[in-house]
Amino acid sequence: MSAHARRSGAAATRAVKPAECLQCEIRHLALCSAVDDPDVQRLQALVTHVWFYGGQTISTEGDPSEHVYNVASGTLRLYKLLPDGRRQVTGFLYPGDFLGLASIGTYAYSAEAVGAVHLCRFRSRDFKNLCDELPKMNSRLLEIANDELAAAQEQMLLLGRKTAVERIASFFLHLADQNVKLKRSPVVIDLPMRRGDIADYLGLTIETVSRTLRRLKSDGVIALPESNRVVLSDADRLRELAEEG
Amino acid sequence: MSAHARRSGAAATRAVKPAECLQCEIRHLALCSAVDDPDVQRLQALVTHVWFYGGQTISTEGDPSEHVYNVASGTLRLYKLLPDGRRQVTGFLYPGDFLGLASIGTYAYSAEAVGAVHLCRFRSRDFKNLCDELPKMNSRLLEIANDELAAAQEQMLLLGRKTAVERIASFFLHLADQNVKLKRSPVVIDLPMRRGDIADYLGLTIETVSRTLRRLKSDGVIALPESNRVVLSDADRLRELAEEG
DNA sequence: GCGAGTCGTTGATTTGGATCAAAGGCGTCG
DNA sequence: CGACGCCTTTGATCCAAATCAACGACTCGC
Repeated sequence: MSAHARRSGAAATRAVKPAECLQCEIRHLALCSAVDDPDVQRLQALVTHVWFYGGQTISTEGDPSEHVYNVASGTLRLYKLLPDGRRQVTGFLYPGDFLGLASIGTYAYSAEAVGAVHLCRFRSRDFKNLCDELPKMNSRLLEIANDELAAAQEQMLLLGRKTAVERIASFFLHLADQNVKLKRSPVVIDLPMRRGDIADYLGLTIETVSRTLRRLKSDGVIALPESNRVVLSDADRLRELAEEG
Repeated sequence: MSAHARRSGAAATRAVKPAECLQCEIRHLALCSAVDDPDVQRLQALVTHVWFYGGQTISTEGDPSEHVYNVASGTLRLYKLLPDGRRQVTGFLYPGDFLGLASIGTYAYSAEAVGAVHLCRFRSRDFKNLCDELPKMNSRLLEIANDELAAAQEQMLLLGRKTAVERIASFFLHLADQNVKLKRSPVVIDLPMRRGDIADYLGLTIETVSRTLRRLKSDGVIALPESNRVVLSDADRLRELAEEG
């Protein structure tokens, strides 16, 4: 693809023949795990596969919500803005995650692709109708909402009461858990997002993130073989630093 | 009741003959608005009315969740603790609000009565069974979860990126909205919670809350006729200070 | 190869809110 | 009543993280 296309927000999607949902590798992680094979095929009938490049906007806070998505691959950042431009990243979505819980009305936050992402897209109305027919879908959605709520409360604790070191340590432990879920290494962690994303997620500045990483590195708690790869050399120490139960 | 009983955590509840659910004044605000009169009576068959005094614990983070509740009157604070005692109040519950969304497994946070409260209690299992029978209940729960999620994201923005004045201003506007919902004055606001609760909700200290109130007062934006009553003298200015869209 | 742009790091300085300290209200109870 | 305890306010000081300011590493297009 051209550099122009990469920057453009216009041609945001292109559809190609999807892999069958039944063979989907992350089905067990996603919403789709809620229903049996016949019903997955009903889902598949409604899906459009779309791809975005890094930096492209998937949805904007306040816009009417026309679609819901499953993340098939890549990472999304969700964020809210203040009128003067201050940004709070409210979360990152990884493969298997669902975007569009508050699917009635308007999006509560904006969503952007961190790097290249592949999404399974559904029209909100179709999706809603299907949910009404398949009660298991609704309970699964409730389950997802509850998980997100618990995560949000944990994040409030972090933002309201934790120090910079504790925030960074908690963040890495959270990423490690995420990696386990995706059957990746719990020790070597790729950071798809930029420093600014991490800062805006943890309620810090880029400089504080950078300095805190340096301290953790010089203390031998982590290693930074590349600027977007962390190795958790001493996970126990990291857990202590995160001040978690 | 004796002062002893007021302090004790032991005799936390007592049951008395409840008002009929069909006549409940806050039914339109609560979960119960989801179902028709016949089904409300099925709910009523499962309910136990319980009362708590200020400071009493309703549920504790990490404990198995045996009950879910509707707030009939009074205010609850929900909070999480760090091992060293730092506290983050993740939210307050007002009449009509539901406690126990993550009703499967363990409570994600602790809940305490701010003042005297009256709760409608259900056994989690009974409640779950009823939800499975009444699809409208499940969609209503999902709706509630979505609302809470949106509120949590708003709170993350506040905790991660707003200044002390902005936090206090946002908090008062939020209380004003709550008051409108409960058909109370949008201008004269009672604060059932202590300064410490407000501080732990907004990620500040008691002293900063107090000083910020003084500044808002001397700027003529609010009045404080009593220490737990605020009058929003200049709501427009308050909205500006809150930095909201 | 080279200038421009982006990102991350590092250093110097500032500052908003925390911490430390003390003194007023106000209700309770002996 | 008056002493005690609890909460809130206010003042003085401190500090963690923000801000301001360079600089180095990398990429991209020309």
